[in-house]
Amino acid sequence: MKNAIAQLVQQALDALKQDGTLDADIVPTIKIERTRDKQHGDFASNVAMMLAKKAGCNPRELAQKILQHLPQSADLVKAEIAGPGFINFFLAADTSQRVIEQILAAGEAYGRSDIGKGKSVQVEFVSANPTGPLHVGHGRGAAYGASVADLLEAVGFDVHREYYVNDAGRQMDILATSVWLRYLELCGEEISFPVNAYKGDYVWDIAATLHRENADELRHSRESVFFGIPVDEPEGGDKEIHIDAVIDRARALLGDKQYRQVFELGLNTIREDIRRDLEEFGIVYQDWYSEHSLMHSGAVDNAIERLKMSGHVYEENGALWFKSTDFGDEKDRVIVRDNGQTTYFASDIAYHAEKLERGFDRVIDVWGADHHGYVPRVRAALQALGDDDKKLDVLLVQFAILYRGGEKAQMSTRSGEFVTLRELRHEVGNDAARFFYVMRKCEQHMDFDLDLAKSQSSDNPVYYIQYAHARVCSVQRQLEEKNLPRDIGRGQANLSLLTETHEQDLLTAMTKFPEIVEKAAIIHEPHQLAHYLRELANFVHTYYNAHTFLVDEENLRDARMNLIEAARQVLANGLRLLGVSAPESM
RNA sequence: GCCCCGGUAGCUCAGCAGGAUAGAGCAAUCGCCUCCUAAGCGAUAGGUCGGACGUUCGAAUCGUCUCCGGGGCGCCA
Repeated sequence: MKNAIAQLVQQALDALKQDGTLDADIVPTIKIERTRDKQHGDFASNVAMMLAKKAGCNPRELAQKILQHLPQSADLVKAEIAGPGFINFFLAADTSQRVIEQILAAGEAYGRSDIGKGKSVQVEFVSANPTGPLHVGHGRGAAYGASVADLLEAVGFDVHREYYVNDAGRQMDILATSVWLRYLELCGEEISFPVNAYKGDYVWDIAATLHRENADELRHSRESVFFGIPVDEPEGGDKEIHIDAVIDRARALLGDKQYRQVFELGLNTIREDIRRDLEEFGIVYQDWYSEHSLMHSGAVDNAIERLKMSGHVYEENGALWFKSTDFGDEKDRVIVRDNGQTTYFASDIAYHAEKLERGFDRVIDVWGADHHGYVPRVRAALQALGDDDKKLDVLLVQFAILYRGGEKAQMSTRSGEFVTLRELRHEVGNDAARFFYVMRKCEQHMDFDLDLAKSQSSDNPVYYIQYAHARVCSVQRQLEEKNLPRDIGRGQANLSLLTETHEQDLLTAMTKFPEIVEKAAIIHEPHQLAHYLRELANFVHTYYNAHTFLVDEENLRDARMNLIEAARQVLANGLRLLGVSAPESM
């Protein structure tokens, strides 16, 4: 409808160019907007104010001339000048009533569009280290990334969801070592567990599996493990040096094969656990991309070689540095350490270069806001490699800070004191969790009040929206129970009976849905959809309270049934995009 | 010190690709179930949009400065 009105305005402007009121070389961008206030009609344009200066007359005069040249249209009942020079457009009642037909015909497809048609986009999100179960902080990136991906798909993009598995770094060695030490304890060894090792219960579980499958085969005495190892923090040592030494010892005692066995048991167990967790949360990935596979395939070395060729690499203090300051980064970054190991950053350069090589038109990374300093160096690397870093969007999600009983709750994977995403899902339900996470724009710090989220109170708007959906379903059940006939065609033929203010409000709200989906997708803001659904649900509840749907008059009843069925469909489609279910009864 | 995010009603937040009188939920007060689920609806009350300057016909929205709060600045990942 926006486009249709814009075309009418365009024709009027062309006419004004013909008669010399406007210079022929003016190419205005015609903006048609939804009005905020019903008194201002349905749509408004500010072209007259934008062009008044160039036309050499005041905005209202120009608006008047535009109106004189505006072609007739069956969609519009009137167009008028208002305020400082706005042109307000009033839709004919049957124009908005027609949306019911569109919705009933399109069903689940209503709201979808093809503005992204033929374009592929990769969305990488969560990508938490597989060193433990996902916690509540990861949940926000998960819900947000999933909704962004689903929205993009809804507007026609070919979407590829990907999880980058950091299965190659030091943290994974710490995990493997933690598992092994717990295993030794299960074998009966008395171990002083390192401060820096992973302490969660899940480590015990993995160790138990290891012990079940291998009995004491991987056992070494406490003395042989800790002999000559620098002391840990509680004894006045350095916890980092201590854990690194224990890792080296584990490797030496177990040998490559056995160490790898422990390592992979830990990795696979946790990665599968995360995969299941997210799947239960309604999130399915097309690919779980392994960092280790990047290194194994030579992609990392290859990327480093290409960087060298580009001339933006130098050696210093035995390490290899990427001169990212050439591209605006605040300092240069190490890509190969003095011990010969490549850094995480080196892997990430290779990974991002590889993403672009795969041919995606757009690449989206959803990261925690604590990684924001990381963005310039990744862009720098892509530029150095001659790749187009403009294809990359990095969306930073601020932390969700947990509150319990009014107090900040601490989270740390290593200390094992955290609330897992799974716990949260089980306590508040997947629907509430998904909705709650995307209710606020991602740059907003989020206070996640666990008590509030756990209490299934009406404070949580997800119930409000779901209830609107369930209410419509309930009316439909009532219709059947009362053996009232339902004739969709008769309803369609009598839409003109829907003249109540509440009905018009609901119709207008439903026509906005495709615009909301499009906007939310393009600017990556699912919260806009969340707010819209709340508003739509409000119109449904208000209408429900103000009017009876199951009236005796058949024509009106069928028209109203069609209207609320359309509203139900829009609610369901919107909730689906946010990963929230649309229950038929509550 | 540098960088990112936030500062809008008592509380939690929308609005910010400039537009008309700044909106919602919660909390408060008052109403509405012999009637399709009251997990609902209606009404009242509540604001110098942190502050200053600038750009503009027009600024909560854009720019600069400043104050306050949160976070980030590793040869960790």
